[in-house]
This record gives sequence, structure tokens and C-alpha cells, in this order.
Amino acid sequence: MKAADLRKAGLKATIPRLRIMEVLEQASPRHMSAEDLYRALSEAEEDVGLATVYRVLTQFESAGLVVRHNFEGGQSVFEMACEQHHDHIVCVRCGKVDEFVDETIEKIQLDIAERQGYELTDHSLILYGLCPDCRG
Amino acid sequence: MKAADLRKAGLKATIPRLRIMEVLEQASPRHMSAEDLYRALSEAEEDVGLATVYRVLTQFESAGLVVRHNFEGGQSVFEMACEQHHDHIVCVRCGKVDEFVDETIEKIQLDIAERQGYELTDHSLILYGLCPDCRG
DNA sequence: ATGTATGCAAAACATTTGCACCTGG
DNA sequence: CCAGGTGCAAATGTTTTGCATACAT
Repeated sequence: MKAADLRKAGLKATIPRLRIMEVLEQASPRHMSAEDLYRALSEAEEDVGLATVYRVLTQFESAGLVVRHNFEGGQSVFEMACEQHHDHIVCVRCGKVDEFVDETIEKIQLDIAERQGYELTDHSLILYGLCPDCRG
Repeated sequence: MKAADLRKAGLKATIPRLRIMEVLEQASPRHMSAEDLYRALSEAEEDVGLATVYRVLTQFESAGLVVRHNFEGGQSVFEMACEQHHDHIVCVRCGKVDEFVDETIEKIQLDIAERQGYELTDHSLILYGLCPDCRG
């Protein structure tokens, strides 16, 4: 992801935006909060304000470059948008996040929306549990 | 729901708790934020502090009397716990919330958790869309 | 050049907590 | 009576906003 990609999304290719994109692209785990991102940038001596991190993430979300999730715990987390839509399973003990795809669930969701008369625009499926490492 | 039910849950049957339970039981729509509840109580001349509303809702949640949801929009919403687990479909325009149950999805979720090695403790499935009244 | 983006500090929210006073059992 | 509950106000944590300055094109 580089300057041209930002311009294509209608955003000026500024240093803060490029840095934020870089960090998020190389993030492992893929999911970071605004604060995580801010800390990562600070540690890398990149002088980006927290307000800018929030503003840029919101713009990236609108542009479809990143996806925001509201897992339990109060703050939003972000990940790079990727080709394949997927859902999440979160460890309630250690916070680990795994991803999965299930076509059957996707299809049933559409059926349910239709049955209720809704035009589906989005959905959020989050499973919570104990990950292999945290199970007794 | 009355005093005895609260005591059974290990909670003293105080006026604020009884009032909050009453409002939530008779709520329509079923889903209310802490602020909604506080306003409803104030309008009914019931003098309950906002901090108490939050404290009581948290206690009720721990006791399994109410369920908390984190829909989009920053604040948590609560509903009376009911026999049947269900998921939600929320109108992104007017905020209307409908409920649905789908056994197939429930079952697949268990499969997925198992496949990923997780011990499932909870899950959240929320569909977002335009409700019949808000479409086109 | 000039319209936007940024950094900082302050504001805005949702929620939690400390503490002196009240209340249910 | 007294452990626990409550109201209020202050603290917290997250996200947003106002504004003067800096930057991309």
C-alpha cells in the first residue's frame, strides 16, 4: 500500500497516513486499537498525534481500506480490509483473535434479513470463548 | 419480577432495583441504554441516580437477569433476559431492533469454535440493515 | 498558493469510583 | 443495628473537536 493507493481513495498521501497504513499492514496480530497504533508509532519515533490516528482510521474506514470492530472491552479495534469477508472468535482470557469464514452462516443471514423485511447492509458475528492455550 | 426474585439472585430488594426491573420488564422497545432507563425513571418521578442505574444493570447482568448488547453507537443497551436465546437485526436508519432465532447458525457456531480449538462461552450476532419502513 | 491535514489541548461522552449518608432485613 | 446500597460529584477512559500551524499538490 503506497501513496498512489491513498490518492485513489481520495486522500492526500501525507506522512501520518502512510505511516498508519504501514503499521496496520504489518500488524501482528492484525487487530489494533487506536491507542495500540499510537503507541506503535511513538515507539518507532514517528511523531503522530492520537487525534490524527483516530481521524485517519475513520477516514480509512469510510474509504473501505480498514474495517472497525467493536469487540467487548470498550475500545474499537481496526484491521486492514481484505478481499475475503470473515468473522472473529475472541479469547475472553488472553484477547487472542482468530478469524473464520462460513458460507452457510453468510447465506442464512441473508435469508433472515429478507424474511424480516430488511435490506442487509452489514453484520457482525463474534464468538467468545477460551482459546486452546487458555483452556484448563 | 418482584422482591423475592431479587433476593433469590442474592440482591437486596431495594427501591431503585425494583424500579429499574419494572421499567425494563415493561419496556417497549425491549432494548434500553442506561441513559434511557435513567430518563424513564426521572420522568416517572423516581429519584434514582445515573450511577446507580449503571451499578444495578451490571449486577443484574452478572445475576443473569438482564443481557447487555454492544450495538454500534457507543453505548451499551440492555434487555430482560428471556428463556430463549436470540440474536438481533438493527435498522441503521431508525434504530429499530428486531429479534430472531436460528438453530442452524447456533449449531455451526459450536462447530466453528470446536474446529478452532476454543471452548465457546458466548457469542454476538448482529445484522445491520434498513428495516421495512426505512427502505427505499 | 491554497485547501487540507496535523498536533495540541480542551471538550464531549459513556461509564466507574470515592465517600458520606441512608435503608432493608 | 449494620452490612450493603445509594446519590452526588469527581475521576476515568475513549473518542471528537477547535484552532493555529504545517504540508501536499
